[in-house]
Amino acid sequence: MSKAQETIKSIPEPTLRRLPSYCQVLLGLAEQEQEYVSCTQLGDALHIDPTLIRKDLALAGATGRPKVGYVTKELHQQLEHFLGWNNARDAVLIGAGSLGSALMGYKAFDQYGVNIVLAFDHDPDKIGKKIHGIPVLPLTRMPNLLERMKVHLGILTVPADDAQSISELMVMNGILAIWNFAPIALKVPEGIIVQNEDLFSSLGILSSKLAALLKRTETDHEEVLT
Amino acid sequence: MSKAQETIKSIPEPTLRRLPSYCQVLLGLAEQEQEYVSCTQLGDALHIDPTLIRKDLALAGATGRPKVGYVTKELHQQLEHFLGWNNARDAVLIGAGSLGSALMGYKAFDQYGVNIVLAFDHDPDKIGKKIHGIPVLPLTRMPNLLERMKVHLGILTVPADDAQSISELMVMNGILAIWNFAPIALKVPEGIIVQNEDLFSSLGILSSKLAALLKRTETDHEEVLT
DNA sequence: TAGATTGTTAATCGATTAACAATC
DNA sequence: TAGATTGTTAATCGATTAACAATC
Repeated sequence: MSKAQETIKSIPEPTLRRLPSYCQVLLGLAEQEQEYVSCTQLGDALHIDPTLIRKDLALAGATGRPKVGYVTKELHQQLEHFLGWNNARDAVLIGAGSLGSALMGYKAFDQYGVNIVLAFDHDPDKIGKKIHGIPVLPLTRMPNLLERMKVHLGILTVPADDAQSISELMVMNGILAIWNFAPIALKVPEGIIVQNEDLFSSLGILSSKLAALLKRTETDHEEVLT
Repeated sequence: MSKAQETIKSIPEPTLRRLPSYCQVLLGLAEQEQEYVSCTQLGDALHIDPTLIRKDLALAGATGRPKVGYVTKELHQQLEHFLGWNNARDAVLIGAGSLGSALMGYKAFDQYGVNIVLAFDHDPDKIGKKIHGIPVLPLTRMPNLLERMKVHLGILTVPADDAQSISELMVMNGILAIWNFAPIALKVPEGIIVQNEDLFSSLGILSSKLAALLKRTETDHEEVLT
């Protein structure tokens, strides 16, 4: 193992997941020209324990001053830099269906460090057209283009059945990180990063909480009746 | 506090988050007419520790037989029932932009216990039209309709700036659970369920992992040179 | 100075993993 | 029977929260 690999501190995933929301709030405060910000203030805005925020910020390498707090603009820039969002990374999107198109239309994306340069699909109706300004090309042209463009980030928005085989194609052509919107667990070679964005996992929480809530109110009504 | 409230076991969120993926795999296996399934098999498919799956299933009330495993179909139905996905719940969607439209087009949705019956927007170009078969109405008609239709689940896909005020409108009209796609922390009255679906939080993990990976390879190259 | 806030160490909490008996 | 698998209890691990000294 190289020295570099040894020394990389692995930041906990929950922390990485929270950093973007700090960025968001900080940007707003910076625009309002608020010079300093405290963890208490961030915590109020996001409903997160201030101590936790302080730890997160420390992990991202930011430092503040006792009593004063953090310099808003500076902190925002530090976090952006830490996430690598200061200069957007090129990405390709595979699967220009409704979800894929929606993502291509997300204008704020480049603000979050992602710049979708190309889309691929095998639907002849879509190939050759542009969606939200992004050209849609046939999957067959992927090998040639990815190599030439040195793109390492791929957004996968194809149906579940196609996801595995297409992910293999992506990896073969130099993609190192896959943002996977298909609701299946991809099998990828070691070292390849997969981030699953499974909408339905959220629905698991939401449905069962709502069911419990409704059941509770029902039972309460029954009790009133007896 | 009512007896019902006391006795409700609170299932850990990570478990609730995993149940949908079990459902998905089980449905596939059931279609392949596989009669029995073991936690080992589920774990292989999803890259999850079998013991953890066994615990999750137990929490959802499912039981299996030693050496044999679980009855595939039965287990699938139990989980579906536990999540309340056996008969789809009516929902409304607010914000028929690109993301909202994409969600309306998701055909598999009713399979996950959600049935979008109406959409609201204030864009005159969209009002009165149907998107993927779902009528889009003006926001002003929300109060009247929600009450009459007894809908308790709302999907919020409006821009961040509108999200707070619209969520208040939703709550005022009987919405009990909000699936929030706007990247802000909503302030809601106690008892209202909010499930945030913040795409950018995933990007936090992905970006920093990819950045670390690329940095590592760079450094390795440098070392080769020295 | 007094008080708010950072930075850090210790305590708690909860989820995952390991161990193992029960069982088909 | 032997071996695989469930069900459950104990051990581990890691994240969050609490406590508190340092500091502007």
